[in-house]
Amino acid sequence: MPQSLPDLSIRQLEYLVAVADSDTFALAAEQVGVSPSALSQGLAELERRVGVSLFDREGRRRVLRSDTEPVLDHARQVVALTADLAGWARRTRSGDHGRLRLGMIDASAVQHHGEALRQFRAEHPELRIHLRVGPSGDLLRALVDGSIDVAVCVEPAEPLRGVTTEALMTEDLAIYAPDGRRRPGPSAGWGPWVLFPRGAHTRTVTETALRRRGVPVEVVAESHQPEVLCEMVRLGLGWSVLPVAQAEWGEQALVRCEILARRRLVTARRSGAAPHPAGVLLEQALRAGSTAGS
Amino acid sequence: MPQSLPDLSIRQLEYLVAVADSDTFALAAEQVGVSPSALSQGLAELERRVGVSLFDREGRRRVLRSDTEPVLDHARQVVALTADLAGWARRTRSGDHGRLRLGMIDASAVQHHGEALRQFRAEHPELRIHLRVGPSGDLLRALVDGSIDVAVCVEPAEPLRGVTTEALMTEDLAIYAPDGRRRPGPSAGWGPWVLFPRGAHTRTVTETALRRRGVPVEVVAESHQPEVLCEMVRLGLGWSVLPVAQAEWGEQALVRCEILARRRLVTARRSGAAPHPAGVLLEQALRAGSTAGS
DNA sequence: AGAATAGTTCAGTCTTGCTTCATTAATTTG
DNA sequence: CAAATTAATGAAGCAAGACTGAACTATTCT
Repeated sequence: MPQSLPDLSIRQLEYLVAVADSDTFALAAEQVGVSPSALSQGLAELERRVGVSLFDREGRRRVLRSDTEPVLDHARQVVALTADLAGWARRTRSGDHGRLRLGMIDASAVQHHGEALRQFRAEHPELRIHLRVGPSGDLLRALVDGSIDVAVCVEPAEPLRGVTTEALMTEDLAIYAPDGRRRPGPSAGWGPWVLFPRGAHTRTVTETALRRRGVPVEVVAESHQPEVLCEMVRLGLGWSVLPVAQAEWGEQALVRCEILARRRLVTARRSGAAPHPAGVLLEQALRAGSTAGS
Repeated sequence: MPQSLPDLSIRQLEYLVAVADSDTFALAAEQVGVSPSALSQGLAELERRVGVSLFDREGRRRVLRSDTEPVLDHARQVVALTADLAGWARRTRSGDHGRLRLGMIDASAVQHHGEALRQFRAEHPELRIHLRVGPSGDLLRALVDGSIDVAVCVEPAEPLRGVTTEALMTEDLAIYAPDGRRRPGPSAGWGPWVLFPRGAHTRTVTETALRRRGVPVEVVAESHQPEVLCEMVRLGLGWSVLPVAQAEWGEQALVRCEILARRRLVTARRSGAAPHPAGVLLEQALRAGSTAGS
């Protein structure tokens, strides 16, 4: 095996192909967009590197020798491969292509970014999007273990190692009382509560806010599903704290008592990972299409 | 079509392959024989040119992203193709390969270079050699019209357009008398003559030399074949002037009277043509193996 | 012969790639 | 936990390479 390969450049191979396809060097030079001088020198360099002479003189012109087909074939092949690669890169860069594994919390997937997501899919039909909807904690775990590429979730209380986040939007969490009252009354009378499960990011935000107000937090039911929590409130099981976009969504919207707190939604990526091109585009789309926020 | 392709170099693609096949950049750098810094910068440049990020961070090391197979495949493919090309070039350069159409005058093919030619064939078994033996004039015509690549012939009286020659050897032409005498006697008594045909290069040399000595040149027989001329001398038909190597070759060698002149044998190529690699080697072999000369 | 054409060579400039040395950051060790 | 080690990157300097415009050579056209 020849230990070191000749360091041919795509440029030189393009020159060769151009010369093979053109009548004169000058035309070939124009075709590749350089001066005839550059073409001549480039081909001389190519010849030197391959180590085999490629041209015969014919009067004042130079013509490819008949026995250099192997070189010309090689040049055409490599140029074609490179064109393919360039196409792949362009598609990849534009996010039109490949696979994007996306994680979203339900509020994002449905209330806030459903429309933006639908539109993004329509604009990138060749992009295979795998959407996984779940609680923020699950999504972040999936992110760090590499099973999704980008996530939209509630901002973690403290920065998570291996994950970088970027603020996306802020949304209000409101108190909803079982009797549909508009004024919550003295906070001593609130509760009991129907909340997101222990460990859920929004549960943490909620509990912190309630405690700060001196409200005892007695929890009588838990669910990750806001619809379930809503229904429990309607059934009179207890009070709840929910994102307004979810609690007041659809036919059977709840009536809010009072804004209790806010939660921040962020986009999250693995720290080390190069940004997924389609992921970057999607984040932009989400920012542009966020329906609420502040 | 992407109008301008990224100007990737083989070097950069080798870097990528090396990195894919090594655990660390440092090992990969060693493998391709550059400093880690050069490798790092080269890969960064490659990334920039392709326009797609290729690596993820993993602690303090960088690893190829899973979705860059297309790039890696491209790199492997192009590197492999280039290795093939390098192999082809090496074979071509070494003359081990391809076709060489060779023209020789009979004295060269048989007396002077027969052995060298046999040996050259043995050393380059893959090289297809087409040998054409004929008078110098025929060979030179064949050379200019492209039907042979290189010729060994008598030096033309004046340089021939489109042909470049290089001296190979000089050989003596001697006078041979029909009665086998060693001393030619007064030149007025020489002849009549049995010579190469009009127009043959050696005929020209011979006639010029005889005329300079004031010898009348009466020709009674002609042939391109030296054996035929020898036989005519033996039969007493006339005197001849022949290359000593041919006249005194084999069983029935003639006895020379006197050296009359010399002729120069040359190797000849088309002026425009790039030197045929195998042809160059053969010329070297002939020079090394010339049995006579001065 | 003179003009036009194809290609090369040359000189100058700018870019690229490599090496060495220094630096950052993650990991291991005492 | 600080110090040492290791992986990779960054900066400065230098040599090689690539491009342009102009001068030049050789060939062809008129």
